[in-house]
This record gives sequence, C-alpha cells and structure tokens, in this order.
Amino acid sequence: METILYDIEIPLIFVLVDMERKGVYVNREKLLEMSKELKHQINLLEGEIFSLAGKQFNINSPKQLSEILFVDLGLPSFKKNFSTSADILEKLRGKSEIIDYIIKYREFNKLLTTYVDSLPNQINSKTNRVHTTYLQTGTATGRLSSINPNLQNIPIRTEEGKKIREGFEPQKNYSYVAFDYSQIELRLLAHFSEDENLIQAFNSNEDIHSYTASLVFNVDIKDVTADQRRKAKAVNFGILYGQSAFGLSEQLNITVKDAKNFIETYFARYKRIKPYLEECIERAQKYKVSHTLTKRQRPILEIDNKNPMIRQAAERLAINTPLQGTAADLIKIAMIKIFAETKKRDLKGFMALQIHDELVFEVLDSEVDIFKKFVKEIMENVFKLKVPLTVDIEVGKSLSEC
DNA sequence: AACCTCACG
DNA sequence: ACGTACGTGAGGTTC
Repeated sequence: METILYDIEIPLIFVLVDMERKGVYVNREKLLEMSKELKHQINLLEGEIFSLAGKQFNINSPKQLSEILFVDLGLPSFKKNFSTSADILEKLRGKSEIIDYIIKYREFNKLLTTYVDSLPNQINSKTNRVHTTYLQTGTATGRLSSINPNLQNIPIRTEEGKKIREGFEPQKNYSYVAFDYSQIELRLLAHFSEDENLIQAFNSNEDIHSYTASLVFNVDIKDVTADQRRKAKAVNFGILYGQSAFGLSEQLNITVKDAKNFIETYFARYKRIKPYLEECIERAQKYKVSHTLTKRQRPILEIDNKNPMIRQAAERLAINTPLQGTAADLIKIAMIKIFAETKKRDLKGFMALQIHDELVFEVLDSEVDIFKKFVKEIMENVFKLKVPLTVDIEVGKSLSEC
C-alpha cells in the first residue's frame, strides 16, 4: 500500500547512518551528580507520601496507589476506572497534600529512571558517545522514530528536566546549533485549506496563538490576555488532531458549551478550515487512504466503520495525517539537501539529532555562521507554500541552551 | 506480554 | 449511554 518515494527515502538513509555513527556526547559526571540529587529528593517525597498514607506501599504501582487515594483517603474518582494519571491527579490537587507529593515524585522518578540513570549505560565505550538508531519506516505518518535510546524525547518542559539537557555537550571548539520549524503543521493547514485569515496570520508574522485569540475573542491583538492566548493555543492544536468540544472542555477545564462555542467561533473566523477538514474526510472515504504533499499514503481502512467511535478515530487520522506527514516529508527533503551541502562545502560540522520539526547540528565554532545561513536557507525554501516557512535558530554549549 | 504512565514533537 | 486529540519509545508493575 505504502508509496515509497525512492528519490527521497534512499538518500536519507545515508544521512541517518551518518548521524547514528557520529552520535552525541553525554557527560557522565554531570548525570551522576544529578542522580544523587534526584534520589535524595525522591527519598524525601517518599517519606511524606508514606506519612500521609499512613503506611508504606509501592508508589510506582498504579494499583496500590489508587487503593491509597480512592479507598483509604476517600478521594473522588472521576472515571469508573481508578486511573492515577497526571490529568486525574491535577484535578485532585488541593484535595489532599499527598497529591502534590505524588506529582513531584512521579516527575523526579521518571527523569531518574528513563534518562539520568539510563543514558550513562548507553555510552559506547569505543566512541565515548551515545548512538541512537533512527527508524525510517517505523511510523504511520512518515515521521522518523528513535530507539536505544530514544533521543527524540529528551526532557525540556520542567525545570528539573531541562537540567538533563546540560549533560549533552558538543566536543571541544564545537557548538550545538538548533534549527526548528515554527508552527509547521499550522502553516501546512493554512496552505492546504487556503484559508485567507490563517494565511494572513502567518504573512503578518504575528504570534499565531495571539492572532487566533484576537479573532475568536474579538479583541485587538495587543489586548489579548495570557489566558485568552492559552485557550486559543489549545484550539489551534486541537484542530490539527480533530479534537471534539468535549476534549477541549476537559483540557481547558471549561464547560462543553463554552468549548463548543470556541470551536464554532474559530470556524466562523477561519472560514475555509471546516470545509477543508471535511474534504480530508471525504477523500479518505473515497480512496481509503490519506496522503501527504509527496503522495506518501496511509491506509485509512475504518473510515466507513459502523461503530461511530472507530469511524471518528479514522476521521481524525484523515485530518492529521496530511499535516503531520507533510511536515515529515519536508524536513526529510531538507535533511538530504543539507547533508549534500555540508559535503560539498567540506565542513566539519554534522547533523546530531532530528526531533520531528527540529534539526540539531554539532558545529565547529568557526563554521557556526556558515551553518546558520545555509541550513536556514535550505529549510525555509524546501518547498514553496502559500505561507512562508520560518526557522528559529539557537546556539549553545549544551542542549539546554538550545 | 499487556497495561499504565509519561517523556517528546 | 458511550467515548471523546495525532504521532512515537521506555520504564515499571502485573499476570
């Protein structure tokens, strides 16, 4: 079923093999230091949790934890199952002190086990670096994935998580230079839908979430509040995934009625979006596949399923696949061009990581300016869309500075 | 091996 | 009444 584009797929293999061969340096000592500190914090949190629970138990066991929370402590459970996932715990915040400790415990324990204590074990003794493996044909949409270890999910969202990035360092006299596509999937939505307002939003170079907020809440863009922007951001992303009013209401902690209102206003302001999303679904109904800009195809076999739940899930794939998949196509083409250009110019710098919409290079300091120029140029002009593609650049002496 | 949870885009 | 946002990989628990 899958259409393989040989002129794209085969050259990418060389880029990937080169990245895997070169690897990234991880500072063992820094992570060891972090490990000690995290273990200390985790111990303190464990003490607080056991004290509030009135007994010792395995906090890592959702089964035992739910017993403590929903039976022993009598906290309200919102779903039939006794889920203890982060979004449920978030709703229980304030109901018991134990919740805050559990949330922190979970965060620290995740960072410790998945990264801080794990990465040093993956350092290759010959190269003294960590070498991931990229899978080129492992995903449904055309994205890459990364295994053993996964270097596409290095923490960044929390303060403690960011510290882990300090452990990733370029070699002496080199810097990391990171290039990331700004809002590529929303830009592709603008391109495919040809919605005038969304195209205008990107042409005006305004912050897209503030721009959406100004349209949806009918205020001047400079008067958009942080909360309005947050809500607009949720709607923008929700659209890419085919989120329902219920889903949005859950995420924003607002009523379903308000969420429905938001989405309707969104479609009223960006008039071409809803018809475009419907076209995506109709195409999938007709051809039983979704496709990307380069005609990469994904079978959407359940699009006519009689079970509404299964059918709606298929409809969401029909909406999301062209966006996520096209973004993957574009960055792959850019990677091939950049690799060729690096060889042609005989540069020492090299691609170190690909994180879906971002490329990180390890670059000789004297080459940084050259790289900044030609990589940005290639990425932004990889394909002529109805909106500009823009790339943001960060330079640093560790991954935490990118 | 299945399930839960959570790290990232 | 039901379930409800796409794409991944990894670590821990449970069976």
